[in-house]
Amino acid sequence: MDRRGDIIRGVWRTILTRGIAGVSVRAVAEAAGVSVGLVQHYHRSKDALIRASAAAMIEGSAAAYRLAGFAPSEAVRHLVTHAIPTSPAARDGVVIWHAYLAASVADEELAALLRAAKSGQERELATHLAAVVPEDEVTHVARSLIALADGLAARVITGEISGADAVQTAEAATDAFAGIARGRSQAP
Amino acid sequence: MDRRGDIIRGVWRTILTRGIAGVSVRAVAEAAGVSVGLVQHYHRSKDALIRASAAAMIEGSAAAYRLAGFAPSEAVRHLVTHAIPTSPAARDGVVIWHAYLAASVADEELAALLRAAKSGQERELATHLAAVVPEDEVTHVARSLIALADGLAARVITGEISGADAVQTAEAATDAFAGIARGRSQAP
DNA sequence: ATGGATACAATACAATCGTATTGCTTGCCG
DNA sequence: CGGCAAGCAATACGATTGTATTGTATCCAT
Repeated sequence: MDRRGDIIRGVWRTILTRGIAGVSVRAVAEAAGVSVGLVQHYHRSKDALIRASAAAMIEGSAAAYRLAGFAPSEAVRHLVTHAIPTSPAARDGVVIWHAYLAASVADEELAALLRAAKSGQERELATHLAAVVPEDEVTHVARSLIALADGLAARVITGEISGADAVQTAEAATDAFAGIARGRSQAP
Repeated sequence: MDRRGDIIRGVWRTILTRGIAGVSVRAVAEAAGVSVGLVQHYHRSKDALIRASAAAMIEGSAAAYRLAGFAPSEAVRHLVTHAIPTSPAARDGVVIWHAYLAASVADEELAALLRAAKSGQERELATHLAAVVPEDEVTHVARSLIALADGLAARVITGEISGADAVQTAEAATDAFAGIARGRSQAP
């Protein structure tokens, strides 16, 4: 009986069905199958509840990444394409992330959480990129690739392009940047 | 006395100060300096109000772009970097855009609006890119550049990186893609 | 066993929500 | 001049909101 987790998952489900504006303590309680009182027991306010759910999501995907134990080359690929949803289930994560982003304009504490998560992701990518890109370009390339993936992900969730298309674009870009870095040695 | 416009701007101001979840008919009316009744007079429901404000924003930036009348080379630069806020005022536009994106999960009609706007932007960039990129890569490069800019913009609004840094990254990427397309003729 | 913490539910409350209704003013068309 | 449409404000409605309060179980340490 992981009520704490149920509540967090309730927040996510509510975001997905009613949008961030539709998240209320009652809606979350119902989605989680618990009472309003219990939600309050674990989270002192609605804002705190949302922040906790964001923190849980960030921690969850960091843990999944560590668990996977990627080889260096796979790590780069994973870090770039991971943000892009190729299945309905993965789509959810991106939708939820954008909900937090929108909510962060009215919650500086939440904004700080998201900031830290993204720059952590960028640093992680940069360390793996160091093997294949000159040192003075690493930060720059890492930032570009993460941004590209995020931008593509945003268009996938609106249904504008497919996840597969987005991944293909992202992988081509990854090769392109790596190619440039290796002195354009990959011309056909 | 442009009350219609006042109301739309009221929506935007409310999004910026209270987030998309804080947008209520009353809050918008107050921000616009009009009565609740007048907001209802022009917009049959809150959802319709939000959609109208999104449509106004999309139309507004399209009109501004047409008015500017860029030369082809400037157009590419503008279309890529425009989404990236370099001033507090420009930041607002990106924040508002993300608010709409978050709201679109619970409003399919709004989602369609955003979809159409983004793919229009991509098509416009593609036509200007045709002069400098091989035909079979145009769509792909346009998509990558727009996605890159959007991803960078998202990180600017969280305060993680500066607008200037983001623009620099975006311009470097633009050159890189153009460079690749020209057969890597730009090596140092 | 007993006492205090923790887990959980129920309910009460004022505030705010979206929307419907009504009415007053203004301007234009006949 | 009269009438009708549009612009605009006020208010009333029940529903929903966030949160405080209060209660009862359940537990583990003393």
